[in-house]
Amino acid sequence: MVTLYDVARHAGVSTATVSRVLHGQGPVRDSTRARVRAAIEELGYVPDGAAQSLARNRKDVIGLVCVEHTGLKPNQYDIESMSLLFYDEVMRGVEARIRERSWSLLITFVREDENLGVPLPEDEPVQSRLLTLSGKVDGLLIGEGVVPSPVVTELARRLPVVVVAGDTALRGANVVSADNWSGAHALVAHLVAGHGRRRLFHVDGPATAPDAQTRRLAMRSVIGAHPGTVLTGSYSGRFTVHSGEEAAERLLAGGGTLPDAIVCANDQMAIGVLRTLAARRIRVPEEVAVVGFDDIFPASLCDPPLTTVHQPMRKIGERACDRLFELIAKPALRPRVELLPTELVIRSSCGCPPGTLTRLPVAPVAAPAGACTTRTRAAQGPKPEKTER
Amino acid sequence: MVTLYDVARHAGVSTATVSRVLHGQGPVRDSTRARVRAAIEELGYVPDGAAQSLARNRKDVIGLVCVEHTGLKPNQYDIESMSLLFYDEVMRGVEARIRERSWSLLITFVREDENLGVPLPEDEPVQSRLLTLSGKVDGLLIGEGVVPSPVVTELARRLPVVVVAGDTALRGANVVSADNWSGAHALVAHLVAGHGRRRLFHVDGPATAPDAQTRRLAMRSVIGAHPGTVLTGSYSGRFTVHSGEEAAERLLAGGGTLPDAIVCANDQMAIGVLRTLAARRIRVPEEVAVVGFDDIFPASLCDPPLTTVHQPMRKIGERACDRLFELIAKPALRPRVELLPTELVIRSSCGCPPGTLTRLPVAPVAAPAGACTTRTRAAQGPKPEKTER
DNA sequence: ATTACAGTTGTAAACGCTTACATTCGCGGC
DNA sequence: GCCGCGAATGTAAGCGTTTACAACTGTAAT
Repeated sequence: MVTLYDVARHAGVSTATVSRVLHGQGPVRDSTRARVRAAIEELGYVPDGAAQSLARNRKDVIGLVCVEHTGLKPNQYDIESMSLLFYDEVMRGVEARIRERSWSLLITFVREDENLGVPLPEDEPVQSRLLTLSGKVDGLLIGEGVVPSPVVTELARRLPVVVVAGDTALRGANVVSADNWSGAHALVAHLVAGHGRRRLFHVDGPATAPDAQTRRLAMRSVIGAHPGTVLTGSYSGRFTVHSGEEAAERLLAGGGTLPDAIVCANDQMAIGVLRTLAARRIRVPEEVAVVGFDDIFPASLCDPPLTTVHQPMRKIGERACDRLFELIAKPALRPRVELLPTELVIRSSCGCPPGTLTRLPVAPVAAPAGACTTRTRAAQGPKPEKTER
Repeated sequence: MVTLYDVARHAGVSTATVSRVLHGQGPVRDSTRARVRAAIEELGYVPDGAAQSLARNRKDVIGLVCVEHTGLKPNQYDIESMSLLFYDEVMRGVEARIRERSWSLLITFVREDENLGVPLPEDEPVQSRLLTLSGKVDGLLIGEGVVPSPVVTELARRLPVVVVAGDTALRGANVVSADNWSGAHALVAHLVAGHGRRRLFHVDGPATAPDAQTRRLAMRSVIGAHPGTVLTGSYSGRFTVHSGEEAAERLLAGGGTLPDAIVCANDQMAIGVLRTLAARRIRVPEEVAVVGFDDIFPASLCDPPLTTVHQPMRKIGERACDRLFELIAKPALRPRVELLPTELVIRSSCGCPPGTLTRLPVAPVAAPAGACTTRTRAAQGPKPEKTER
């Protein structure tokens, strides 16, 4: 291994000078610089990252903790695994920012139980893995819901941490996420005000999932604001296609008239609903509209193409990274929650004519006082409410 | 920051003892161990990664260099971006292995020109970025085609390097890839021997893309082995959906009878072909069969579902990582090319009945003497051949 | 010649950890 | 009580950088 000393000896200068040439700082005579450059070139010297980190007390590395979904069939893509794209997009946003600074990105996946939102009972190893990780980085980006919040809090005491994507109720944490509230609000308003759909059925996520909760509350807010609009029922699913199918089956089994629209907490479940409806020859959107959330890739491919809400994942990654850099520079900064605007993606499952594709930026909607936005929830931390049936 | 010294002082022992407790090595009296553990706990000590790396002369980090496709519309998934999933799957395979050892994964993306296979004219920054990276890791995994081969060679002189996925002609490099030859062979044999398709049209990739080349040669080999089978023509595309559409338009514009089958060098182009054919009301597979390669997610969704060849990306990641660990342990190991078996995924675009879904492991097929497999190409390095029109 | 000073370069002390080696401890056998 | 010995612990020298500070150089003003 070629070290700084080798270069210094070879160029007939001191290590300090070599270091100065290497970083272009401090005054160095041109002739010396040239000599050092030549020596570096000749010996093929590359500085050792570990030694640099130690000496500078700064690693120029940030860590990203992602979810890894379990229970996916290996070697086989399906709609569920498509949701992984979210994290991959976030990762690309983060990486872009990091590259601009010539830092590096350390990635770790944490497995999540199929029962979305519930981490496996292996907190201990997760915690120790993340602690080890924290010794190798200057700051940490943590995907939503991957890590139990006490662990996040613990980590945040130790080094700058930003929680990425999804919606979170972590007290005093730095969070960058999509504006779920406004997105869901715009989506349901489009159904209600735009298409006159009055009788809504809700395919909800798990009661404990914070983003499902936000979306649910936004839907209720729209319903409340439009007299004559009612929630005919709801089903609490697990964010999977299968859950969506089951939800639709339950709904149909109940008999009675169909609702005007089925609002799903994510696209996977909306796709499940569409499948069941198609199997029963129920026409969408003529007999009932269906909408999702997230704008995963298959949403554009299903029949009819799904109206949904797009989350700016890449941008979330970028902003989270920016925020993390801020925190690394000034660790004393007060925690902040940052919500990025979503896009309403109108296709035709909502009742718009076939072929429609409109992408509407969603302006932030202030949650009415008392409503539970991310921000206020983070501050007040109320219990998740019981899902009605 | 809490250091080892702080812990030692707090526990009333030497740093050596703390280190021993930390790593469970060397004899330590139980009472001492307990005292040290308590001190660690109390102070919330986490070892500094940089210092450890420096002292151990080993970083426990490996680097992964991926392609980043450019020119994709931000905030919007499309079929092209789906191909990204390949790298993401590779990454997960790698990460799984790394985690087993409690190492870490450092990720870097390198942009690739839209003109697939041709890196942007920014070799210099790429090279310097990778050199810097090489100072931070113990070994490097490099995605195929991302990095100009001289740079790979240079890096490999410096530290263990494994080239991942795709097909490569790098001299003396360690490579882990899919067995493109056997996969393409099985696919075309299925068309020819299984369905009696005789007149084939080829939608090829760029002449310079090594995996396209391998697949092309495998196809020719099947044609050669089946008298009466002919290549009616070919088109050299750029691996994009658009290329596929164009290929089909050219084919149709030529007039004359349709071929029996259109063999595409990847799924994206096959999807493009399907679209154009659908627009012209040409029925697949009744009038012409269409097959792809890669088994990207949308392949299962298109109409008719695409018969194609699946590459074991996750496994490739795992094996590449294993190989890298071997090399790190024994840097003198001779370079080796390892080809992983593919799967023939039979759906219905080849002529099999609607609803078919058969996944057939492809046994390695020895390339006939003189044929250009990865291995021999790597050794002989012939020029890419001219694409016929 | 002397001095002052800016421009260069060298010296050596960190940085936080590991580990070879030296030292001490405790204990059984003499 | 002393010796010997293995077990437990301590000492201190690295690991490859950075960087504060000291030391030197050469130039121009005195």
